[in-house]
Amino acid sequence: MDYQFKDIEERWQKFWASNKTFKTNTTSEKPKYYVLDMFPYPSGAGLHVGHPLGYIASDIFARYKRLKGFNVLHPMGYDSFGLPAEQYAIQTGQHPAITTESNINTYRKQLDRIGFSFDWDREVRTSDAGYYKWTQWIFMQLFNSWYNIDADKAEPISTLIEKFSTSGTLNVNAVSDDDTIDFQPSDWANYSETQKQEILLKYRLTYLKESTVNWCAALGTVLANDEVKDGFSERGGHPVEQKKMMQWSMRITAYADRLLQGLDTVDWPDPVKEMQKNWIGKSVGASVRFKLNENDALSSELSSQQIEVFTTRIDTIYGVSFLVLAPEHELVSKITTPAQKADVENYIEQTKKKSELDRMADTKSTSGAFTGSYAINPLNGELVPIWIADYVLAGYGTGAVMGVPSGDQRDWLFATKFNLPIQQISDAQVDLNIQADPTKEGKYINSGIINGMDYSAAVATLNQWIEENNVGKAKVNFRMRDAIFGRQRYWGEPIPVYFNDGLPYLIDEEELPLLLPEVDKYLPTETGEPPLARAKDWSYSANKYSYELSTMPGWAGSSWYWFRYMDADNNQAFASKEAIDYWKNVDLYIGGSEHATGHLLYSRFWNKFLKDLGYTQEEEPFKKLINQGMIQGRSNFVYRVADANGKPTNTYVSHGLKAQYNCTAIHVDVNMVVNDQLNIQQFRNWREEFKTAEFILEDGKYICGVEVEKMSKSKYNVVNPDDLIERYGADTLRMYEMFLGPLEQSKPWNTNGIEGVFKFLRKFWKLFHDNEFNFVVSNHEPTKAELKALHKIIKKVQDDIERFSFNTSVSSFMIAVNELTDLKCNKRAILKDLVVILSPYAPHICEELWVLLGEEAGKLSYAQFPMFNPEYLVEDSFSYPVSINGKMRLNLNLSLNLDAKEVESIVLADENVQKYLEGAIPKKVIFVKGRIINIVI
RNA sequence: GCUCAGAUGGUGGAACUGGUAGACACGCAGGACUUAAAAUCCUGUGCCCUCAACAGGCGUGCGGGUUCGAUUCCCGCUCUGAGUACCA
Repeated sequence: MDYQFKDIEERWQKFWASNKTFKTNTTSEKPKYYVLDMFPYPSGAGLHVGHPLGYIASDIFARYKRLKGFNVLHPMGYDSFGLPAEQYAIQTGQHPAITTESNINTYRKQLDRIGFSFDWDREVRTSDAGYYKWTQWIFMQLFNSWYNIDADKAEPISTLIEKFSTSGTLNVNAVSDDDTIDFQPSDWANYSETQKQEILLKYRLTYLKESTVNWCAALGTVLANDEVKDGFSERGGHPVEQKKMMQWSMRITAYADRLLQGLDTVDWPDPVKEMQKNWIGKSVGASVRFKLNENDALSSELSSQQIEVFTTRIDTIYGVSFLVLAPEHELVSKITTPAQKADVENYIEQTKKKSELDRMADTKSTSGAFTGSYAINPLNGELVPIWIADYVLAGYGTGAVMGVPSGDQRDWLFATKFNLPIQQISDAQVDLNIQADPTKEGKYINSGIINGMDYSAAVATLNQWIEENNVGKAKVNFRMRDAIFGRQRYWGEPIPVYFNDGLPYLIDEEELPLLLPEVDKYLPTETGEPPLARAKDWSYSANKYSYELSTMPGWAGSSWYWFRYMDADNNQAFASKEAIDYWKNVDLYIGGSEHATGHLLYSRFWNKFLKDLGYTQEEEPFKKLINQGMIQGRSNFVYRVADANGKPTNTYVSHGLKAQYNCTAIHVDVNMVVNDQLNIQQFRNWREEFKTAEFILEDGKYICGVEVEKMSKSKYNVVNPDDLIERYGADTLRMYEMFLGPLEQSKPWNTNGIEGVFKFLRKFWKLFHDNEFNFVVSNHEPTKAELKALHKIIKKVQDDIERFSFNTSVSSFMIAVNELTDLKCNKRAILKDLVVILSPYAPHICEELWVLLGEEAGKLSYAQFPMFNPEYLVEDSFSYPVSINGKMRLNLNLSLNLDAKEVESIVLADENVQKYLEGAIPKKVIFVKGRIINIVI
C-alpha cells in the first residue's frame, strides 16, 4: 500500500483525541514552556490557508519543546465576543450566541484536520459566562484600585480612603484626571457619600467621565483610538466623528512609563516595540505659563489669565516670537480683540469645514490668524503676539505652543509667512534666512540667564528658574490617552455596575457573573440607548437600581486570556495561585503585528495591574513574540475580448496575447488554475455564462494573468486548507506552509510548489517500504555515511527550530531523505531518530511509522530529540579547491595539522600552480570550519 | 516628511558570526517506462561568448569604500512594502 495519508491522519487524530495525548498537567518535574497563539475571532467565513500559518509554527515549536523534555502548555480558544456576529444578528434576528457557536464548530473541525497538539481540555471562549465572570471580576478590581505614584503601583482604593481620612490629600501622590483636588481630613469626614464617591471616581483605574470619544454612527458605538484608522472605523470603514459622552475609561496612562520601560526586557520584534513606543509617545520637557498682557480691549479679569504651553525645548525660550493656540482652545474667544474678531472667526470656520482627512493631507501649507492679544515671556518680559493655527492640536499637551522660529522648522515657516521676527539664540553657524536650526549644538546667545551655556546646562538652569519663580515646571508628556472602555453594543461583557443617585457602584462579587440579558432586538432603542436597555426586568437589587447599559470592548476578554488557559475550569479564581506560580507567563507568543498597539498593549497593562495586586508574578505577559507574515491572495484573471463595437464577446484571450485585443480582465477562481494555466473544462463548467466560452491560446495553453491582493471571496482567490488536506493531507499542508518562506515575511499564497513537499513525504514513506509496499527495516549497524546524513539533519533541524527558521529545515529534510534513499538505508536505528526529528512537522506520518517501528502509540510526542554528535561530521579528505590571494581557485593536496592550525606542507596537484607558487611563503592561511579556504602569499 | 523592513535565476527562496552565491523546491527542456496518458524515475537548467567541449567573461537594485576575499560590513543613491503623521 502506498502512502495513504487520509487513512493515517484520520486514525491518529482519533487516537490523539480519545487518548488525550496532548493533555497537559500543571504539576510536573519537567521545566515548563508556554507556547501561545493569538486566539481567533470565529468569523463566518471559516479559515483560509493564511490563518493556520502561525498555528503551524507554534505547533512545531511546541512539539519540538516536548521532545526536548519540557512540560509544554499549548492551548487554543476563541475570542468570541465581537461585532460581526452582532451585525449578523441585527440583519437576521438570530442570537449572536447561536451564530458564534456554529462558527466555532466550523473552526474546530478545520483546526482538527491539521493535526495540532492543542490541549483542548483548556479551551476558553470569551463569551462563555464562566469566562466573562472573571473579565467582570478584573473590571471590579480595577474599579477598586488607584495608582500610587510613590509606590509606583496600583493599590486597593481602601488605602486611598485611609489616607484621605487621616491626612487628606497631603500625602497622596496619585494618578488622577484632576490634579487640583486638595482637602483636609476634616473635609473628607464631612463630605457626603455622593461627594466622596465623586472624588474617588477621579482616582479609580476604571472610571466614568465625560470625555471626547470617537463616535461611529453607522456602528452605533464609540471606538478606541486603535480601532480608528484615518478617520474611519477599522471594522467596516465607516466614518468616525468626535463627540462628548459620558464614558467608561481605563486609566492605562498610569502605566505609561512602565509600559515603555518593559519593552527593554522583552524579546519582541523591533517594529512592534517601535510602534508601542510611538503610541505611548513619551516626551520630556517643561510646561511654562505665559501671562496675558493687559489690553484696552480685554477686561482686567482676563489679564490675570495665563496660557500654559508644553515644550520639549525650554532652552529656546528666549527665541519665542509668538504663541499659537489650537483653534478649539477655550481662551481663543476670550482673548480675541474686536479688531481681529472677524479674522479669527473666519479662520475657525474654515478649520471646522476641513475634514479630518483634508487636515491630515494638507500638512504643507501654513495658515493661522492673529488674535490681537499679547502674552509676556516670563524669562525676558518681552511681548509676544498670540495666534491661532490648526497645526496645533487641541488634544495634545495643553493645546498651546510657543513659537521659536530659529529652532523649529514649522515655527520658522509660520514666522516667515506672517512676518514675525526670527531671533538668533545660538552661536551655531546656521543661516536663519534659509531654515531653522533644530539641533542642540552651539552655545546660547541673546539668552539672558543661559548665555554661553550648552544644551544640558541650559535646560537644568531654566527648569530650576521656572519652578522657583512659579511660572512652570519640568514635565513629562505622553501621547497615549486613557482607553475608552464602554461600547453601546449587545454582544459583549456586561459591565458589573449599577447606578445609585447617578453614581456608579459595583454589584456584589457574589453575584458574578452578571449575565448578558435577552433582548428582542439587537439595535439601540428608539431613544438612542444601547441595546441592553431593551432587556426586560433587568435591574439590580430587586429593581431598585438600573444597571450600566454599555458593554465591554472587544479587547476586554483578550487582555487576560493567557492566565485562564493555566487553569481553565476554575470557579473560585481566574486561575489558581499554584497554576500561575507554575506557568508564570508566556514563553513564546505567535500572532499578527496588527495587534501591536491594541491587544498587546492592553494585555501588558492588565498583566501589570494583576501583578500589582499580588495575583500574578511577572511584570511582562509575553517573553518572546513572533509576528507571522500575512498571507495575501494571488488572484488569477482571464481576459474577455470585446468586439469592434466594444461589446463583450464570450471569447477569452491568453495573457501573453492580450495586448493585441481590446479586452477586460475578469477574476477567475484560483482553484481552477495550475501554474497560471487555466483548466478550460473547469472554467466552462464554473458558471452557465462560460459554457460556450471560446479561447485564444498560446502554445496550446490558456495562461492567466496574476495580481497580488487581499485574500477574499469576492476576488475568487481564497484557498481553503480543507481542499488541500483532501488532496495532499495535513502533513503536506503543514510542511508546505512552512516551506513557503520565512515565517515573519508576508507573501502571496501560491499552491504551485505543494507537489514537491508531497513527493518528499512519499519518498520518506518509501524509505520504510519495499516495492510491494511491505514495511521493511533492517537491524544492521548503520554505516558512517548513514550516520553522517543523520547527524547533519539533527544539527540542522535543531539550529533551525531554535531560530524559528522552519523553511530551511524542511529543505534539510528533503536533502537527508534523498541521501538516505541513495544509500538505500532502511536501518532501524537511523530511521527511528529520523521519525522523531521530523514529527513536529509531519506528526501523522511519523506517528504511523513510529508504531510500525515497534514503539508505543502516543508516545512519540514525548520521545527524546536525538543528541547531535559532531564526530560524525568531521571531514576525512583534504583534497578540495583552495584559492590563492582570494583569486584563483585550485585543487590542492594538503597535509596539515588541524590542531595547530598550521599547514605542514602543501602538495600541489597541478605542476603549473607549483611553478606559480615557487619560492612563495604563505603569509597567512585562512581556515573556515577546519578547512583551508584561502592562502595569502 | 519621519521610523522600520526589504531588493539574490523564469518563480518561491538558501547561504547562521565576511569564506566555493543560487541549497531545496517549483517551472521548463530532454530521456526511460507505457499502446497511450497519468504517476514514477533519470539528466540538464544564472546570464553571455561557443555547433559543442575545454576554457573564459559577467553576475546578489545602482555608485563608491574597507578586505587576500563582500549577498553579508561602511558611505551615498534608487525602488518596493509596512507603520506613523503638523506631538510642540
